[in-house]
Amino acid sequence: MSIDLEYPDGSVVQHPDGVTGREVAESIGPGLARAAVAVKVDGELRDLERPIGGSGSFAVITLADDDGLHILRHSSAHVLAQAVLDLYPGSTFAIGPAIEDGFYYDFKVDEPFTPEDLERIESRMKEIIEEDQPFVRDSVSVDNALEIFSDHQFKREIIADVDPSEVSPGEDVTLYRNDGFVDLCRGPHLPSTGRIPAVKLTKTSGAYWRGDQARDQLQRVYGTAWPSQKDLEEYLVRQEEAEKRDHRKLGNELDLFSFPEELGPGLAVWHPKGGMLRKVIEDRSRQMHEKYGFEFVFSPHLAKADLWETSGHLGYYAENMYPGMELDNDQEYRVKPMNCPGHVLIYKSRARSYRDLPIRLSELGGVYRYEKSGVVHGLLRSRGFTQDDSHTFCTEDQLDSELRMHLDFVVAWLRDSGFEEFEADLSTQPAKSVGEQSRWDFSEKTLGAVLDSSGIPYKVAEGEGAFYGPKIDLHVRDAIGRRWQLSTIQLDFTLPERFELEYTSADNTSEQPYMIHCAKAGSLERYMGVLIEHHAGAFPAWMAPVQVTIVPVADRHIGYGSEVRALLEGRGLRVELDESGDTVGDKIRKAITQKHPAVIVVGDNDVEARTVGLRMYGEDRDTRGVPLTEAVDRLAEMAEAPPL
RNA sequence: GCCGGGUUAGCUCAGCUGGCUAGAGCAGCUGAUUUGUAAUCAGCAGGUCAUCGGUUCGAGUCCGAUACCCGGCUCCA
Repeated sequence: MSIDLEYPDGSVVQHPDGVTGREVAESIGPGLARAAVAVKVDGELRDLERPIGGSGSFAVITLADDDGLHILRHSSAHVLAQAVLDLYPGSTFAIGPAIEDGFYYDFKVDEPFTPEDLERIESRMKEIIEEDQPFVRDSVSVDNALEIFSDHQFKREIIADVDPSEVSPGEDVTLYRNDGFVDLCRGPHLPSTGRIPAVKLTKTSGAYWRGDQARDQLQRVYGTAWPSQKDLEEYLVRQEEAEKRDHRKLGNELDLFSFPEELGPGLAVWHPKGGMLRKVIEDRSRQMHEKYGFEFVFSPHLAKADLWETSGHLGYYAENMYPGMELDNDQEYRVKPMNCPGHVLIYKSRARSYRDLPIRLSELGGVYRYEKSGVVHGLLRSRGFTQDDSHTFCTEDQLDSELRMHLDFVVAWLRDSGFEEFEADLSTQPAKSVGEQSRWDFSEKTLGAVLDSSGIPYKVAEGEGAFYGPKIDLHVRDAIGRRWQLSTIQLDFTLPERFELEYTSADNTSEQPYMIHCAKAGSLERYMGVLIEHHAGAFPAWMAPVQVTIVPVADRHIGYGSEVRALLEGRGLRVELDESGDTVGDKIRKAITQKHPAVIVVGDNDVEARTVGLRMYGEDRDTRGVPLTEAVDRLAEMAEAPPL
């Protein structure tokens, strides 16, 4: 008896039945066998020591593979649990998966972990790794497993929840043992604990059992694990990089905005530099909306509670709305969390004909949402923000072209801001939904077709749509690879129904329009937060609040500096002239620290020859003696926004 | 909302186990310096140690509450 294994290079090699992954790896080469942590047979990962079940595709997994990293981190989580159970008698453990860049494990302990605990646990983990304990796979019956984990309530709950139809007979529950430690686990694992090259615990936090607020609050320990100490260090450097980009830190350093305690959590004030950035973004938004055929409307920040009753917000969204205020004749008013009802009322302000459609209404609308106290996070999650919102009303026939236009628009918008990588989610009808089925079907089909022809990679998120309609969400990757959800294009079947929107068709019948919500940036404030992090505060010149700083070498050059400034301002540039008594080096340093795109230095030679010294952000050398007219042209070109 | 950590000058941070008038750098102000590409020198000023309450002979330091911030969880129709 023998089996045929197809290697990644396409060759097919015969092996005896019952051969293990390790034996196959050894047959290929001793180096590979040493690096191997698991094997993948027909897409299924298996421990190295397990016999390979049968013929099929075969690959050796090492720590260089994503699968290998996942196994490394999963095994690290086991060692973490082992260390905690060792050090804290009476503690019990819940779940501990591998996550991006690391792993975590949830525990129930008497006292929450302190930073010192973390050090203790990490030391114990290193001892376990030092001892190089083999991970041994085992499988037992459900009853047997319940017995083994008699002291561990969460494990028992997991076992009890296992769907018997999903496990093959005789392998009811798989376990992994190393030394005295045993955990419930599907595997696979590293051959032994000694195969963890670099591990570090990073933080602790609270977490609910099964993510349910009503259940036990557990202590979560996060860690990270890498194929080498060097990889770990690089990861830590990357973390530091990300910290340096933190928009809250840069917002303060570049004097863009602040969150004064007096205002209340999640409420920002924009300082002049941030205000200029906002103005640039808002102007751009309005130009783009105009280009794509949107009209501008305005709606108030307050409206009668009845309106929110009709729209359904008080039914579905009240938790996130500020409490009502009683005004004239006990009339209750609410602060708006969304712009849609206002725009709907504009649609309803007169009878509409099919000839009027599509109607595209847009507004940079300020909204207020009551975010729970623990979730506010700088500009990325605040309680007051501005949506670059639009609502489009159209006929069924127009839906395809409207959706195409909306998608083109958001992609152009994101590209102009400096994002290059996009991914989309197409979220479809959830289990509980409202609206006619035919509308759901038609809209989902249309959204899919629009995405297909856009060339944007996307995945279908089955059942992830809102109850009122399917949607496309657009994600971007930032400069350091993080994924942000920004734009959204959503169909809404409930508002036209609730507000009884209609138009008269060519056949003189009354029809309900399709309604498309679309936010390009989402929240402008959040968008600016993301931009700050993406560009690390060094904005593209067209966005930068200050585009050029002029540094006179000595006071006698201020006159010429003013002349240069006037020329640049005449070309629409935002310019600062540094008239302080600081040294040239200091003035340049200040401009660079503030990440201004260009610095101009003017001294005696320049006044004489009508030239300037030019230094661009990010370049550590300067060009002297650039003719003034040429410099002005170059800077004006630099500061040009992308073509509309 | 929940768990944990934090809050000392405008900013970044020292301040040991409770013990004289709470320190530094940067920023600010004043003066000198007039400088050619990432920090000129000197002086001055600046803090109810988040707030309120408690323990103590004595609290920045210990305890409690509140506010706000941070990391997660939950939430984000």
